[in-house]
Amino acid sequence: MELRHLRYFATVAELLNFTKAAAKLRVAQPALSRQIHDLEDELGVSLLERNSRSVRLTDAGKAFLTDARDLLRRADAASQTARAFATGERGEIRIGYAPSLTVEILPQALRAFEKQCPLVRVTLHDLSVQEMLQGLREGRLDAALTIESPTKDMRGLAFAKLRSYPVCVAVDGTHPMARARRVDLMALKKERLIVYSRAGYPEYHAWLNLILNGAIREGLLNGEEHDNGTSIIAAVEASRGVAVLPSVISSVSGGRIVFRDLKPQPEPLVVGLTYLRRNRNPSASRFVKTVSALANCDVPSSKRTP
Amino acid sequence: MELRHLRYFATVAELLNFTKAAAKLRVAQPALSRQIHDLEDELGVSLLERNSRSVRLTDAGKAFLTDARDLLRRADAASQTARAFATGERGEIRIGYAPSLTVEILPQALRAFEKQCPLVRVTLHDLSVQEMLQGLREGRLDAALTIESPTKDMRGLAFAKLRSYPVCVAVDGTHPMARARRVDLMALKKERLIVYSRAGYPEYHAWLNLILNGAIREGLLNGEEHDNGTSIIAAVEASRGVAVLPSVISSVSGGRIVFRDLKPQPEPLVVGLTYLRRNRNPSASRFVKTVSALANCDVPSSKRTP
DNA sequence: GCACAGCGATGCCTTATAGGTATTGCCGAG
DNA sequence: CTCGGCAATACCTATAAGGCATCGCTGTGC
Repeated sequence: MELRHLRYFATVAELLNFTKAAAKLRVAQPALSRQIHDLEDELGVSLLERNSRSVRLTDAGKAFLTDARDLLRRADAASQTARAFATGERGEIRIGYAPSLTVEILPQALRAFEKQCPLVRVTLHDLSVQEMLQGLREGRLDAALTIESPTKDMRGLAFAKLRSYPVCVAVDGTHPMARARRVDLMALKKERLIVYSRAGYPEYHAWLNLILNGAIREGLLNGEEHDNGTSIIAAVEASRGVAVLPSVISSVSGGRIVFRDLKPQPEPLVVGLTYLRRNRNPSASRFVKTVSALANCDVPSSKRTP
Repeated sequence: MELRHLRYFATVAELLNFTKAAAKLRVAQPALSRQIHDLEDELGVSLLERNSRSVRLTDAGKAFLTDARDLLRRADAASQTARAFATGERGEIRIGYAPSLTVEILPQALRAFEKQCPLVRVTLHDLSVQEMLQGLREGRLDAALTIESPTKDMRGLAFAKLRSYPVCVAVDGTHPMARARRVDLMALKKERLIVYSRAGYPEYHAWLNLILNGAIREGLLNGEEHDNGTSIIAAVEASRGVAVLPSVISSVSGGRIVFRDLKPQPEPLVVGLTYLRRNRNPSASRFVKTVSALANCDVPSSKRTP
């Protein structure tokens, strides 16, 4: 039994006339007669009662017609579904992200993509920069929302800039620096610094080092290491020291600590989308396209404390 | 797209090896390769990723595999269902029956058939003998549970005897006849007779006439006509007269009236199954076969009042 | 590093079968 | 009783499924 048999049978059953059904199916009437006959033969069941004047469905034919129509509908749906996967309209993507740095862009990205491709399942993975690049290369990730890291090897990968945030110093409200509008960069060298742990965030240290002219590597700074943003904020709030952070972090600190611009201002920190240049997951391509488009629509970036 | 493509694809997807799948499908490997390629071509979708070392499903392939398996299962089920209709295992039958006369045999017949063919839908039609014969001939009925009527034209029809009931006189408990064990047939001619209406039950009148030697036609009997058994029983109970009825009616009179044998005993009344000799409804043939088998298993026929 | 083994793809031919043409045969309506 | 409409039959053609031989790629093992 082939779908052709079902298509032919359904048409004959609908029109109850072989000649007209043959015309509709664009085949000759004898060809149609034979296919129907073959079908009945294979099933061992008479589906149509025909005397040269009229064609009628048998009880078995009525039951089979229902099933045949259902099958044809489902076959059609199946190929539609397959096509949807090929176009990326349906599918699954795995996105890596850096939690604190993407508080602003991640929800926007997800909302925009959900609107564009509601049938694509998205799974999020909270990873380090290193893990994301590796995950992309090894096919475990389709894209990653993270900072731009010019030091890393980006062969085969592309980066689309989405947001850039000025680098600030975060202090608790009672700290002397909270009174100034801008804080001298070099003044930081005298402060106790709260930093991300060297083991988990090597690129943070490299970046901080760059800003402070090698102050950390030279061991001029003492301070404490934390392995996540929340705990750094808590430490600053507890006046255990000051932290050098991009302004976007103020979104998650909820006003409990104060962000002040630095002078001279270091290069701003860039957050964007990293992805494989040639990715064969069509849903991923749609994600990249949709999210890249968010670079322009710059919503009011962050409620930096005044 | 044909079911063949789905069968081939499902097999390759299962074994993830064209050569082995081809062997399982009893075709040559190149033939299989080409069919899969044709399928992908028609869908415009790559379903399998193959490099001469391994075969893997794409996301579209995974989705399509689910659908394909479902379709194949359903196609199989559809042909099974069609076959079930052809064998009569599934189907629909329309059964005519005479209400009072079949109180005993109808439930038995339905129970036995339900056990045999639980998937066949049975519709019951309360009809007169005349309507049943006509219904059978015109294809509106598949079988009828009714009395044997040798006077009727039975060409093309068959009758299977199931039960026979002695003819009795029904009287209320206070009637003089209730005291005798047996009642003289000719004594009835002096009684007021409660009978079925001549219009609705012509064969009852013919039969009664036969038993009483033309007494009714000769106008020797006065009485009243009713158009259903329940109302005859009520009339007898109210001492409006006596009725000549088969003993099976005592099952529905619930002991409120008394049944007495007649002497000499008339021919018993035969209840059975009438059906078309050549009926193309397989479920009907099963019904006839199952119900005919009930002729032997003679359960205690009726609780005639002692 | 090279030969080998395993496997899918390709090219070409064969065969099966779907499809087409001409015609017959059946049946109901006029 | 003929005619018209329709499905079935017979026979041929064309298409496509299937088979065979072979190629080419790739990971493995010496």
